[in-house]
Amino acid sequence: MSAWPHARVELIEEQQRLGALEPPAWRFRRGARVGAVFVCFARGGTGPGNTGDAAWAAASVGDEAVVVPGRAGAPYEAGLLALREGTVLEAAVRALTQPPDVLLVDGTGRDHPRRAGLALHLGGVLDLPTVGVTHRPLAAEGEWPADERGARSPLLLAGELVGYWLRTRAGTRPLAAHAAWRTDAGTAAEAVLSTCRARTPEPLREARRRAREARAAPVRR
DNA sequence: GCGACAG
DNA sequence: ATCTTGTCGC
Repeated sequence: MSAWPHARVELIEEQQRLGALEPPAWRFRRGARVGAVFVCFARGGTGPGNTGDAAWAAASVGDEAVVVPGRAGAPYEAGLLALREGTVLEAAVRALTQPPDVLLVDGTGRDHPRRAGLALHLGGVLDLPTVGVTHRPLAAEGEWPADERGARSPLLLAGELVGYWLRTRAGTRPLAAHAAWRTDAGTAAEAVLSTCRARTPEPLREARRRAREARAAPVRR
């Protein structure tokens, strides 16, 4: 239904539009249902992949998890992740019986050349608050926080606080928690930390596990 | 021109 | 994201 752009120029225009919007802020509350979505692709070499690569996207919230098959819309390209993953990620979240209150997405949000990374874009399409989670920032910069669970330090992009380096567990690399659709950096950090036992938030771990499990299944169609 | 560059 | 062995630590 929703139109994920298939052309680079169209995505860029959509990102400019989304990045300029100011949707109402959503605040994290204890007890909020935090879900996540994750996509993996067919094995077969390193690099950016290709259009049409087999994909499996999983969405997870609470006790429910769903997996949908799909295809990559494009090769990976920094700043244009939505071309590759948007369609299949949306399908997975829509397959959930009940959507979460806030969705964790593997990608940035405000930390983006046009202030509209995949996490923000997906939230806009789904009309769902989102938070981005990545191993490192895309365009923002910031020093690492202390090596102590919960420690955070600002990720700044042209003076804007777009996220936090967040130490989700002592002794491990911090994660980047990104402000995205209807969320600010503080809310992003709270949502991520509230669901962290291991370094990676539990809903994201579960979605990742389910997606890879589906990819490994003997029967594919 | 060269390197960097979410997943 | 994916390709990959061993290795260090709790």
